[in-house]
Amino acid sequence: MTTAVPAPSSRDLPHPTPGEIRLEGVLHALSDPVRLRIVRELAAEGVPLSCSHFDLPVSKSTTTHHFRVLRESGVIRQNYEGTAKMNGLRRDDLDDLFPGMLDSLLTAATHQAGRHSGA
Amino acid sequence: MTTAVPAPSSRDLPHPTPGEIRLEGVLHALSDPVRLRIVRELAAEGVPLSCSHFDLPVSKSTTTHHFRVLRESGVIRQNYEGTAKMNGLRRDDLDDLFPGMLDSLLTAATHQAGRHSGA
DNA sequence: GCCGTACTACGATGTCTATCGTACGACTCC
DNA sequence: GGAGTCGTACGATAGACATCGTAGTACGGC
Repeated sequence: MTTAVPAPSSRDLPHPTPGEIRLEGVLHALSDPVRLRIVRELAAEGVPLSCSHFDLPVSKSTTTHHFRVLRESGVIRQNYEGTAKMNGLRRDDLDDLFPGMLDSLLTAATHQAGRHSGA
Repeated sequence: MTTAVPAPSSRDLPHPTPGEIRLEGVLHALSDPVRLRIVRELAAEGVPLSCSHFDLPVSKSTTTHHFRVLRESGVIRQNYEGTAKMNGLRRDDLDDLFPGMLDSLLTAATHQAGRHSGA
């Protein structure tokens, strides 16, 4: 009756349901360069990545903070896997809520990155 | 007796060039509910609107602030026309910089508004 | 059991920002 | 010119946020 859930790890993290995801929150989450970079990398890899995979120009505490903002805004899904915390883009949820938006944003980010580095 | 020609008012406003528009700035500008609402209304009307056209739940000073944020981030273009200050979406610039993004965002906003009011 | 790794929680801090009210400048109309 | 309308500038304020360091917790390997 109750949970036959294969809980590989007892630590659970709160995520917003699709209905709770707010566009403003998503945009705010993505308006920070560090977080935008995380999302771009996540999208580029296509698979969940551990926090430590990223080489960010901020401290560990700040990294935790940014990942939390992304999770609480509904952009990423986090779950523990041993000592590592895996981060995956909530692509399906976002695509369902805001069709095409994520791709447009990622394209825009890539486009802008090209403008600035490629000259 | 006013000049038939659109006399260029002496008051000029600084706008970022397309090259200066940053995606993060645009997203940040759009992450505020009041500003998102302004942009949606602007997009819906399709033509420049005066500041006073909007009935926003904030004071006049705050309204000015929000319009300035939108202008400085490159989302809207402002120019005086007599005592009125007209605000127009920089659709062409944004579409050129970030193809499809603005429409995706507007669609997303509409979609979300539907979710919340319609249910 | 112990230690190292991965990440978090907490507290502090400086900056940014959304908000307001009031005083002022620009323009139009009479 | 005077009055009214539209919007700005300035100063103040409270809350949010990005950042850090340190101490602590959970897990895996030895």
